[in-house]
Amino acid sequence: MSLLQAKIKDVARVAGVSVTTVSRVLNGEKYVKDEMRRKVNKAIEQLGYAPSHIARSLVLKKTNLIGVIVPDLTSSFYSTILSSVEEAASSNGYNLLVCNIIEDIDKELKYLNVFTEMRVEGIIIMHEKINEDIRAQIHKTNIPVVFSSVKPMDQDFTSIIIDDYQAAYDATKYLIELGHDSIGFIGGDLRDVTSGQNRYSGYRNALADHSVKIVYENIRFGDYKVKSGYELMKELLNNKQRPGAVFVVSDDMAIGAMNCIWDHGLRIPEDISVMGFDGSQMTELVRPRLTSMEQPIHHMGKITMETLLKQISDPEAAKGDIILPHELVVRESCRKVP
Amino acid sequence: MSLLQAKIKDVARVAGVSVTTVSRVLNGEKYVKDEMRRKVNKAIEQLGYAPSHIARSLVLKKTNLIGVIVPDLTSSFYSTILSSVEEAASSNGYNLLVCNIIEDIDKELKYLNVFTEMRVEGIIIMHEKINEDIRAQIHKTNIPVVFSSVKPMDQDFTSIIIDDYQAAYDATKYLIELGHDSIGFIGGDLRDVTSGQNRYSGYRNALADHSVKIVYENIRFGDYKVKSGYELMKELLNNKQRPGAVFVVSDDMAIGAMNCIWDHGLRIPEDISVMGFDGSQMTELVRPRLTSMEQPIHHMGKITMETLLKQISDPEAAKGDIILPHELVVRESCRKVP
DNA sequence: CTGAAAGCGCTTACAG
DNA sequence: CTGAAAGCGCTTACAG
Repeated sequence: MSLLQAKIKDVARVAGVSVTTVSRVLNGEKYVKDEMRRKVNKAIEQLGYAPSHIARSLVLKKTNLIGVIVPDLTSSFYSTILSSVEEAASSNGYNLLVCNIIEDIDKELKYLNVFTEMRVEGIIIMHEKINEDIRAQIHKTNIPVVFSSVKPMDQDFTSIIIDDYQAAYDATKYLIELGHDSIGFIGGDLRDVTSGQNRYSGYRNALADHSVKIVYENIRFGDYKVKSGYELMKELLNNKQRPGAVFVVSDDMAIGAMNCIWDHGLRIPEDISVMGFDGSQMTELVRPRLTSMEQPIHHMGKITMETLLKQISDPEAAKGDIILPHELVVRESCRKVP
Repeated sequence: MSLLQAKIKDVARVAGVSVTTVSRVLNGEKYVKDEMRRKVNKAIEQLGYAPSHIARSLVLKKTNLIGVIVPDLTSSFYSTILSSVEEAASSNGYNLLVCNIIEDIDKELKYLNVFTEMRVEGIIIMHEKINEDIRAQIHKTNIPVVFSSVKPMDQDFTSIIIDDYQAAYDATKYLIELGHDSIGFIGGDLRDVTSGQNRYSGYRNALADHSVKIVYENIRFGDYKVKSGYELMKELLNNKQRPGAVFVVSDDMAIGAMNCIWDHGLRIPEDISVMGFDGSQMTELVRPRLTSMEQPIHHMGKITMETLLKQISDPEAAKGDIILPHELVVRESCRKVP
């Protein structure tokens, strides 16, 4: 309970041994006489000594730190992945330094720099809007980086993702099989490869392969958030020929769309079917429950962490992407056309 | 782009100056000749040098690290506070070490220990289920601790909270003024002082002060999560005399309750009015929108961080709690009784 | 304005 | 089995 933290030297003095010996019992080495060990442990207890991770990191050149860059902590999608990352980190003896960047490139650059100064052993990034500065910064530091749930346009980075093209294709196909012939689309940012381009291609090709006419008037692109889903759905509702179903590329946007439909006095799925994407916890909380093409988000963080740890321990490890399975979870928001 | 990180010595060698000088330009000291400064900066650039925060921490005895213990990262309530904490930390040059403890005392104890080994300068905790071990551990380390949104039963800790008693009182009073005379209650854990006991007392006293009969049959206690709100609401619906309104002590539980009501074919607010608590983003996402007694959660993290920083810079700083204002936000889930 | 040297709190060959 | 000493990568009096 002293104001000054005890240090290893103090423990050595109190125990009447050398600091080398204290260090040995701290690190659980075998060749220490039981009596010494006892004396040391007593001194540790007595002084309330906790070894300095800082000093240890310096000599061991090992920080046990992982830097995580999250686009938006308040989003249930990212926080679910983060939670899974944290669990895997913790059980592997790693600690998380987390940074929340609300589309603030400068902050991201700053943090990437902090991460390298802190000598984090690895970095996890959860967004794909990587510009040249960021890319250069990442390549400059030699720290392993793994992207979770996204894939930026650069062959060098490894990503943990699903097959977004196929997932979008399957989701659209499901709506077609339900009998829908007018399927709107609320997509992501077309500058995003995975969540923007790939999902859009999947949607279009599914329509084409099943000879369903593509109506560009019923296609919009948003920013994955609730509000944009709401606004874009409003535009679709104002169209002359309103779609009978809409495939929305994130659950958050889908919920925005559902609310917009509700606020217009229409019913889901009777008037319009809504298909989401992601598998966020929100799918079960809204009414009707949201049918969604799900990513394994509870699993993704763990895989991400494990992949990163593999690269940390073996820099030569294969750097290919890991493609996780997607799954259509049918709930209540899509109806079969009679 | 070398595999080995450059160190200050390398920079000194390349620049042809002493490490002292390099250190000086790194720290922006004035008394360095411009030419030296230029040479040093050039060497830094050339080597891609990033100073080691580890080594620096060791000599400066300053880590710029804050440890944060979150009960559940996937909860929008906590992640909103965390997001606000992160912003305040970042803008003050601090970094966050975050730990997610899903009611796992051992993990919390472990992390508290990691935090002290890491020499974090302060700790933020967002739950009030502090047992003796945790309490002892906190008191043992001499690190400033601030509780956010909760107050454990211990005078020594400082908390950033609202007046939970008054907030619950006001919420209940609002329902009474709307004309309700049968108001159910879904509370928190009575072992929790703030969110359990205080809110319950506020509810009861508001009823008593306005001569509304308290019906124990319509009172339940849950764990703040969606599911428990759902299950407890189901019990209330099965009662002989169903309440006309229900005050639910967290928005998550309130949403569970709303879903239960919906699933039973009843309407909100026509059949039952629902009042939430917290001000989570969910309030705006459900239909009807949830009227809620709100905590300033977007602000709370910032205040928490600032209070903590104050205690870090001045250990003698006053340690009293900070009581933030609560606010009733009327939306659509409570109706006026005709 | 500049640099040699000591020290931050640990670990680890090396010698005994 | 144990300890003295060097070293991890920095900063900072101190001397010049």
